[in-house]
Amino acid sequence: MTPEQILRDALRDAAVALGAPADFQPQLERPRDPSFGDWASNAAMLLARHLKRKPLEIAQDLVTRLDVAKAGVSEAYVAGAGFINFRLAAGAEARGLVDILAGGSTFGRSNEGEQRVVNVEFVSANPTGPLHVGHGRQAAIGDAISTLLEWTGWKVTREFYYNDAGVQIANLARSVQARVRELTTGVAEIPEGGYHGEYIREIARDYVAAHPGDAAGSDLEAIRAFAVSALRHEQDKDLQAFGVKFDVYYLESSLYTDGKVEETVRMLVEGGHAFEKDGALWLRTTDYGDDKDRVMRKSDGTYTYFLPDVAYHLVKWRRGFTRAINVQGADHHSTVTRVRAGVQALGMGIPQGYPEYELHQMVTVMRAGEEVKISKRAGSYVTVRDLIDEVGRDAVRYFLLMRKSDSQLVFDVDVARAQSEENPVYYIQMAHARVCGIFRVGEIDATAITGLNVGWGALVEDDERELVKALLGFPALVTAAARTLSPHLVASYLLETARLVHTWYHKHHVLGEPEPILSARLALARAAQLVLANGLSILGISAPERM
RNA sequence: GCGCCAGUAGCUCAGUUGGAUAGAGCGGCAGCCUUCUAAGCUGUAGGUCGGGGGUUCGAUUCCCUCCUGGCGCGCCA
Repeated sequence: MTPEQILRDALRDAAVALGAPADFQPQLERPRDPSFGDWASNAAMLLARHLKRKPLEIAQDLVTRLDVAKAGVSEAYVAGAGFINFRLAAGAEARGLVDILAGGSTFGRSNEGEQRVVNVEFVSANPTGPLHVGHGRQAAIGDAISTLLEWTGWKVTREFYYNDAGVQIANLARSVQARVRELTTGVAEIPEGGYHGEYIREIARDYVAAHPGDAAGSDLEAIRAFAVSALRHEQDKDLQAFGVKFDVYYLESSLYTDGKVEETVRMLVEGGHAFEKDGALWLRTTDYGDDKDRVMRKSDGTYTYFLPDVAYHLVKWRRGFTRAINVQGADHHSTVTRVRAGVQALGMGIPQGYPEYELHQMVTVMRAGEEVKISKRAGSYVTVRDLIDEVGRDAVRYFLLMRKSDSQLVFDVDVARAQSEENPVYYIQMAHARVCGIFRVGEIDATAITGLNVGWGALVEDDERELVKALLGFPALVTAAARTLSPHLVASYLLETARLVHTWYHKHHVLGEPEPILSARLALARAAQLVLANGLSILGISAPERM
């Protein structure tokens, strides 16, 4: 048992003896300020109301009844409004480092998901242009969430949904067609709602080169297929440069060719949730909390985007994904209610919160002190590729992950580039590299360190005890981040842990120290190396051994 | 007008079921390299946690209200 578990049990027993409910669960936390001890509990405050006594008195009674010698407690005392603080003897917690050393690259993993399956859909950009920085945020978040779920025992399928059907694709095809004709006529008539980017011109040139018989651009279907293929290829290259891999690419068009859309309509109509009005077919989404009903088949016979979305999630469910997470931009938040409504209306007993949505706020790109307007149609935006080329994959990943999804993100390209030597990701990587340097210079095989014969009591410095606590907290951090789908917690944790590593490294030497300090510090260095590398890998960031 | 998200140091942002003296990076100031990487460390300055109410032993955290910003409110996606 860890000291934490022993303390919790002892607190519960003492509290029950004082009259607390038998199911009382005392909470232990790491005090922000190390001067408040290694562990602290607010149990007395929580019991104050139930016992109708002052927190301070209860705390005092609890302390006198506690049997915590087993946990290595050197001191237990009451402080503040009724906190009980525990200070542990040197080495009492450091003993736990053997778990890190034994766990190695798997330390921090758990099996909370019990190998259940989950589908994580992200990026899902229309193949109408290169991936911009907003897609980059989705890629970074989606990939990190997927990894977090894998670390906590879920079987994850990373999925990319291609909206390769519908109005936007038609606009794309006609835009390319216009550029093809421009090559011979010199006049470009970009259609209403069309795309103006320079890449459209390039696709047009490539199309003509590949289809010399259609210099007039009369075969719109061929142009469409060519353009979609070209852009998918470009997006694949962007994702490859970013280091993101998908297990499944699902094509919206297949929902039509496989009859899934028709089947979905049939199910909704038969379920009695659809009605005709103004020549269109509507779904009564107000039955499921929407503020107005939604059209699913327009009066011209085509479908609105949301019907294939419902069909898609029907397919996801049937594929066995009892859990599905969609990572999308906040500009899609109106779809949440209606897609869920559609899924509910299918009457298949799919849970109400299906699918889950992880919406992230918008990314603003600053360049030269001015906001870069992101507009694919106007052809002005910053692509994922641009950012990777300018500041590197690791820095882009970290910057896009360091903020919680709910925060708007300002990505200042100039700052990211100019400060690339002093930004957080390098700080974290440097901490890892410095620790690696110890083993390299000392010519020590770090992988052979087990900690089994280490005298942990040698780790007496405050700096190393703080580091030990942080490292041991990694598994709980991973679990919390996975539960709340919050990769930014990992980013914050790594920054704080790197700070502790740098401080410790700077103040206390390892090589050349006498035993038992040498062995204990080598074990601590190895543990730090493993935790930093594991945390970085969750975010998809490399952990270089030297910089 | 309605809905969702946010407002914390000069800037960009963390803050884990409500906890003790609210933190980090960058920027500012003052220091530290014959010792495992100075891409580092130490110290210091900088805050009415948007304003105002409420809930309680205790509120940056929960509730109400107002202000400001972003996003959405389509037979677009």
